[in-house]
Amino acid sequence: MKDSKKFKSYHDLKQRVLTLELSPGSALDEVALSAEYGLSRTPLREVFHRLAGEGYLSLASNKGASVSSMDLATMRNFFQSAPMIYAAIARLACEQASTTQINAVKKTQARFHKAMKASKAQDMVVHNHRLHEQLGEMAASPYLTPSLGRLLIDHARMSQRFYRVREASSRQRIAKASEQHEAMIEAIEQRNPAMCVDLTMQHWELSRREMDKYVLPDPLPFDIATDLAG
Amino acid sequence: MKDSKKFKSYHDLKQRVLTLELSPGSALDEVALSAEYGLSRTPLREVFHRLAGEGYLSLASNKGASVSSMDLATMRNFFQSAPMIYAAIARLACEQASTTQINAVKKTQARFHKAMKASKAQDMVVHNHRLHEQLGEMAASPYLTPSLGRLLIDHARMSQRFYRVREASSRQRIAKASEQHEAMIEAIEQRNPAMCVDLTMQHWELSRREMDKYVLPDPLPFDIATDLAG
DNA sequence: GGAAGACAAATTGTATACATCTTGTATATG
DNA sequence: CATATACAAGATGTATACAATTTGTCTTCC
Repeated sequence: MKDSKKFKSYHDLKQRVLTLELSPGSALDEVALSAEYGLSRTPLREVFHRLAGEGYLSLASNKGASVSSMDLATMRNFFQSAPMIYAAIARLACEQASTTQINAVKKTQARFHKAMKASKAQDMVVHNHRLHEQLGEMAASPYLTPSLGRLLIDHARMSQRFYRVREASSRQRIAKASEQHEAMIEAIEQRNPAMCVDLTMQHWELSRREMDKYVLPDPLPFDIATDLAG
Repeated sequence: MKDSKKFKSYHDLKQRVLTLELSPGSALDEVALSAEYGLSRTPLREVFHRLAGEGYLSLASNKGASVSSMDLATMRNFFQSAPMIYAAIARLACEQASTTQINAVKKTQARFHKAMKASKAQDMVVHNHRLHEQLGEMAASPYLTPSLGRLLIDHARMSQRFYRVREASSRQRIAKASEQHEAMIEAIEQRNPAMCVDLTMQHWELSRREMDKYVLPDPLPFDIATDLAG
């Protein structure tokens, strides 16, 4: 498509949020970013509004855009809501997935596996996120995908807070997750909703066990921290 | 707030979509609407993007904004997803509602009741929608409210397709719904999640029984209909 | 008569200039 | 010295002009 610039900025901002390159709560500079992407503020602001609608950014009147924050209150809701939505999506995906979609998700899983082998943390995050987004697309439910989207954003961001390439336990857990992805895809191909939901819950548990040990609110802004120290 | 114009256009467009004044699938005219609301295309387009993010509108590249459509495929998903989300929201609302929020929802229920007594169909739609939105706010889950929002949009639009002021059965059903609202609010005040979920499911069933008889895809555009007739 | 192509009108997308609002800082004042 | 106020710098919001794309219509040619 000819939107390349607008479209590119949209995707790039998404990735920056997911990979924590833009940290939760931080403000976005319209002028700087529009210069960086080579377009004017007008279309960039439209991208901001779109990303805000999808939960990546927050907009405040006369204060511009900032990256959606992750505080303790929302984390609680995350652990309450995620299993329900993930399970529902898994069931629907099983019932409705087309062969085209199944092939697409296989490609993403291959990319994820490759990133894992290469220990490329950022690529792993992006491809894992995309894979689960694709499962959402299979479910084809305009009523559930918005919530899934919100969950996946924070899931991606949280998972990076404790992943360490050097630790064997982290690497082992990712390898297990990759196997689960493949089993889930197979369950979808076989149209076995019960199995797909079961695998999804196992996948969730694997992730949850690590996360709930580490959940922390956003760190204090740097200037406050130095004030306290000084 | 000083945003009156932008804010007003945002809310007015929402209402027009919910009340079917803007029919599903129809295109929105940027210049006409910006003239009507007394602002330029730039901020109006930002409103479009925001409303698209919340599911009221759809945006297509180089084709502008149109009202979100309601086709048969999405209707199926609606009936699959609604009970799960509504129940989850009810439970969370019960656990987390503040007294301020409870008072606010009581006011909305009073307005709904008044609209019912006056047989003002449009006001009923708007206040019923707002009431359920407020239950969503009580649940305070950024992960579930986006899906709830989608469901409420189509629920509001569908409910108007078969409501008839003159029919006693319709009036009776609404009266019952109003009683259920009050019972739900009481259950929330008493912090009784089990009862609140139960009432919510009854409320859903009351609505569903009528809806699934009537569900139809969007009617053909008028010009096609006349072409066929001529 | 019908299909293909070219042109014109209308609509959408983008850039720039201007207006408004926020915020930090400096100065005055108690 | 602390607080309040005024002003200036920076950032956000809006309007308008212009560019690009789509769409409808008219002509031309088979």
